[in-house]
Amino acid sequence: MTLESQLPKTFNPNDVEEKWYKAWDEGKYFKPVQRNKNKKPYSLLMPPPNVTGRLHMGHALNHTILDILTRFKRMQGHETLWIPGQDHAGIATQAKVEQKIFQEQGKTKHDLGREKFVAEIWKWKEEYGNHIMEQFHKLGDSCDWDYFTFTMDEGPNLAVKKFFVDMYNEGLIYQSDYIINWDTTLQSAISDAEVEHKEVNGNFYHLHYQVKDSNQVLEIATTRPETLFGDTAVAVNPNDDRFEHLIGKKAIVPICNREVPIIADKHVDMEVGTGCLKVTPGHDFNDYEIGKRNELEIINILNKDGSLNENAKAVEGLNIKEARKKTVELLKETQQLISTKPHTHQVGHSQRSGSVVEPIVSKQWFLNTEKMAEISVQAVENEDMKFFPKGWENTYFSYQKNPRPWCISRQLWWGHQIPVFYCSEDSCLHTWASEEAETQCPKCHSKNIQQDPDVLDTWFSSGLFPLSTLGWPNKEKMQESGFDKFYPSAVLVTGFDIIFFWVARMMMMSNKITNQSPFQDTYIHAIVRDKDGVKMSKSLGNVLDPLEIIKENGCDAMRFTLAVSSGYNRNINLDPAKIEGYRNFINKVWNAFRFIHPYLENANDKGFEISELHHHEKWILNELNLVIKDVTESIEIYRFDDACNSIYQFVYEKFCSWFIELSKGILNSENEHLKIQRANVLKYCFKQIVKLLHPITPFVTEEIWGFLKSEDEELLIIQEYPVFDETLQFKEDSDYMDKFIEVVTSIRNLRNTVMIKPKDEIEVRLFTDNESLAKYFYKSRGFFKELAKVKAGKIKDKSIERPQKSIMRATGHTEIFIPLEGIIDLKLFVKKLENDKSKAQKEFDKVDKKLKNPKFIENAPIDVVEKVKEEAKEFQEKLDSITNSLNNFQ
RNA sequence: GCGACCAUAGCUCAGGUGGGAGAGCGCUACCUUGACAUGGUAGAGGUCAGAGGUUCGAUCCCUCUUGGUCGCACCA
Repeated sequence: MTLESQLPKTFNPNDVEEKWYKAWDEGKYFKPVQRNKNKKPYSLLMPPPNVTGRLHMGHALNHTILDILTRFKRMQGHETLWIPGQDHAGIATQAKVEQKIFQEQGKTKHDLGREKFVAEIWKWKEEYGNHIMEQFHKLGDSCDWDYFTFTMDEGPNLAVKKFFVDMYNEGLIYQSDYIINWDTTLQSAISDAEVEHKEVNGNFYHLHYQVKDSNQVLEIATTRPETLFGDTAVAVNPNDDRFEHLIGKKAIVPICNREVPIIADKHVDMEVGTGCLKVTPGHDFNDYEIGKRNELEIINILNKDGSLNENAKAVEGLNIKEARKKTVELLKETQQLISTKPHTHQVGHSQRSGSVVEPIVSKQWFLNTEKMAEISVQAVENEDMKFFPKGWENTYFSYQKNPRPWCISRQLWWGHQIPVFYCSEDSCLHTWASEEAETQCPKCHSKNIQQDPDVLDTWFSSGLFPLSTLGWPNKEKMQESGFDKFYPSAVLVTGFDIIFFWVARMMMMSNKITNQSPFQDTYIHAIVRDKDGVKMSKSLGNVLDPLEIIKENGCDAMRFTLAVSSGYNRNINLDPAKIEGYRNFINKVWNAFRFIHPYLENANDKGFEISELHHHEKWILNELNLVIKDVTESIEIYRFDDACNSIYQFVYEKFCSWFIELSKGILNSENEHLKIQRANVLKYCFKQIVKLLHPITPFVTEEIWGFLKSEDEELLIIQEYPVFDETLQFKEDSDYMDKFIEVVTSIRNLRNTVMIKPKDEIEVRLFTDNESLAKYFYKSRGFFKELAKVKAGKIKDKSIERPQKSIMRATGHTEIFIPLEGIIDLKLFVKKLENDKSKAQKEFDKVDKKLKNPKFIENAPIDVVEKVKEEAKEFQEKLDSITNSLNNFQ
C-alpha cells in the first residue's frame, strides 16, 4: 500500500470524527472506571442547556473546556464522570409551545386547559428536545450519557419537593403579599435577578396637586403620571422648611379628586425634583416601603395583562402607554400639567419577554436566603470553593452580600408545581406542604383539597442539579449513582452571566442540604464574540455556527482554537482566520506523523536505552519533559491558553523544525543501529505528543494512535497521560543545542542578507573561546552541512586572525564568518553590521549601567548581580566581535 | 450615583512573588527543498495610555488624569 492511500497528504477530519465518537461511546469509554486506586474520583456537571436551545459557540467553548478536563483526568487515571443534563426552562419552553399551538391550531393554552397543554409541551420535548443533545456528539463530548438528567424528570422533581417541604417546615419558605416584579406579557411574577434595566427616553411631567382647604398647590415631578390613580399620599422630607406647615394636611389627587394625606418621610430627598413626592405604594418599590412605614392604603390599578383596572376609572381598559397619554390630556384639560420635559431614565425590563416590568403587590412564595447566602459567602472566603479567575468573586459577593427574599413562584403551567395544598372546607382551611400527591386533608380528612396552581422558578430546580443528578434524596439511587464518590464535584465551568442565577443558587442550596459546597472550583470562561468584539446575534448576521466550523475545519481545529483562546480572559473575539490557522497546525501534526510513520516499522516499542542516546535525542526528550510539566500544571489551573501554546511551540518548532530535520540524515543513512535508535525516540516522542494533545484534539490523535499503538494497547482515550520523568533531564545537551540553533540561524540569516541561493553551498568559519562548545560544533559538522548548507568549515579560537572579505555575525559565544568571493554589495552589509553594533551596544549599556551603580551591587540579590555580570560579559564579547569586524571594512 | 475590571506590536491577546518586552494572525524578502504551499527560511514592527511617587531597579507596587468595558442602584 502506498503512503498516499494509507495516510492522505491532507488530514480530513470529517472522515474520522464520527467513527471515533461511535467507537468511544459504544465501547463505554465515557463511563467512570477506577483505573488507579491512588487517584480521587473526578466529576463535572454539564450546565444543562434549555430544551429549546440551539447549539452555539458558547456551548462549543463550554464543552471544549469540560471535555478537556474530563479527558485529561480520565487519562491521569482518575475515576472520571461528566454528567450531562437538560433544563426544562419554564418560561422559554412554555412560550415556544404556546406559539406553536396558536399557529397550528389557532388555540390558546386556555382553550386546551392546563393538563392538555402540559401534555403538548411534553410531546414537543420528546420530539425536538433531544436535538441539541445529538449536536453535542459532534463536539466530541465524552460525558456519560447514562447519567443524563432532565430537570423535570422524576428524580429532580423529588429533590425539588423534598427541599421545598423542608424549607417550608423550617419557615424559610413562606407566602406573602409583597411588591414584586410583574411581567405583563408572561403574566407571571419574576425574580429581581430576571429584571434588566435599560435606558428609555421618557418625559418628566410636573403636576399640580391642590392642598385641601388652601390656595396652595404642590408641584410634583413624575415620569409616570398614570400611576396617580394609585396615589395614597404625598410625601415631603421631615426637615424641609418649605413644606413643614403642610404635613398632616390633605392633598387632592388630580382627575380622581381623592384626598390623600401629606406625610413626612426620610426617603424624600429635598434636592431632587421639587422636593415633593407622589406616593404610589401599589406600583413602586420605594413607595411601597414608604407606605409600609406610614401605614398607607395600597391601591392596585393594574390588571394582570398590564391594562388599567376599575380603580383608574378615567383610563380603564387602556394599556399603560395609552393611559399615560390620556392622563396627560386630562391633566392639561384641568390645567394641572405644568410642564413636560424630555428625560432619559432606566426602566426595568423582563429578561425573558422583553416587556416593561410592572411592580405590583401580589401574593407570592418566597425563599428567605439570608442565612444561606451568608454561608455561601463564607465558603468562598474560606476557599472551600475557589473562583478562577479569582476576580469573579467580586461579582459573586456583590449578589450574595445583599440577599433579598427570592420570589420563587411563577404563574406558569410548565414546571414543578408548588407542593402546597389547601383544604377547602370552611371549617378547616388547613394549609400544608407535602412531597406526596395528596388526596385528602390530614386534619379534617376532607377530599375537598387543592394544590397551589403555581410552579417554581426554573432556577429552583437547576440549583439542586448537583444533588439531583446523583440521585438525591433517594438513598438507593444515590448509592447506585455513586453519590459519595462524585459529590462534591471538582469544578463548575460556566459563563459569568449566570454567576448569580446558577452558581450562587447551587452554592446556597447545596450547602444548606449537605453542609458542603457542590464543587471545589468554579472556572468562569469567556464570552465568544465575533472578530470585532461584537456580541454574536442573529439580527447582526455575525453568528458563527459550530457545526459549520466543524464541517469546514474539523472539530479538533475548533477545539484547539477555543482552548488556546481561553485563559483568564473575559472575551474571545473569534476570527475564522484563527481557526484556519489552527486547522493548519492539526495538519502539521498529521504530516509530521506521515513523515515518520514509514520509519517506525522496526521501532522497538520498549523505547530506548538512556545510555545510548544521541545528544539530539537527549535534547528533544529534555524539551518534551518540560512541556509535559508545563501542560499539566497549566490545565490544573485552567490556563488552557498556556497549555496549548506550550504544546504548539514544542510540536511545531522543536519537534518538526529541528528534531525531524536533524533526523533525516540518520533515517536515510545505512547505519541500522542509529536508525533504529532514532525511530525508537521518534516513536516515543510522538506517542507522548498525541497523548498530550488528546484532551484538546481527540479525533486526530486517536486516528494517529491507531497507527502508533502496539497490538495489545487500548484506545488512546484511556492511555495514561504523560508525566514528568526525572530520568529524562539533560540540561547540558539542551544548552549546547540552544547554541547550535543560534549559530545555524545566524548562518541562515547571513545567507539571506547577501542573497545566497538556498541551494548554494558555502564555507563557514566559527570562532569561539569555549573549548567544549568548539568540540560540540565539530561533532555537529554534519548537521551544519544539512541545515545550513555548509560545505566546509573551520572552528578556531579567537586568537586566530579573522578572514578578510567576509561577512560576519556575532553571538555572545561564537563569531560566524562567511568568506565571500567578491560580487557582493559590501555597503549594504556594512550598514547591517552597524545596525547589529548599535543593538549590541544598547544591550551592553543597559547592564553596564547597572554594574556601575554601587547601590545596585549593594542592594540587589547576589544571584541577580551574578546574572547581570555574566550578561555583561557576553554582550561585551559580542560587541567587540562586531566592532573588530567593522574596523576591517573601514 | 456606588463598585469592579481593563489600557502591552497593525489586529487579538499572554506576561504568579519587581531584575535583559512575548505568542498567534497579519506584513516584508527569498524559496516548485520527496512529511506538510493548510508549506519552508530569514526578517521588520512596541516611550508597555499619560503624569507623579516608592525602589539600586517599575510593564508589574501606590496616587492622580484620560479613555474604555461590565455589574449594582436609581422610574422625583
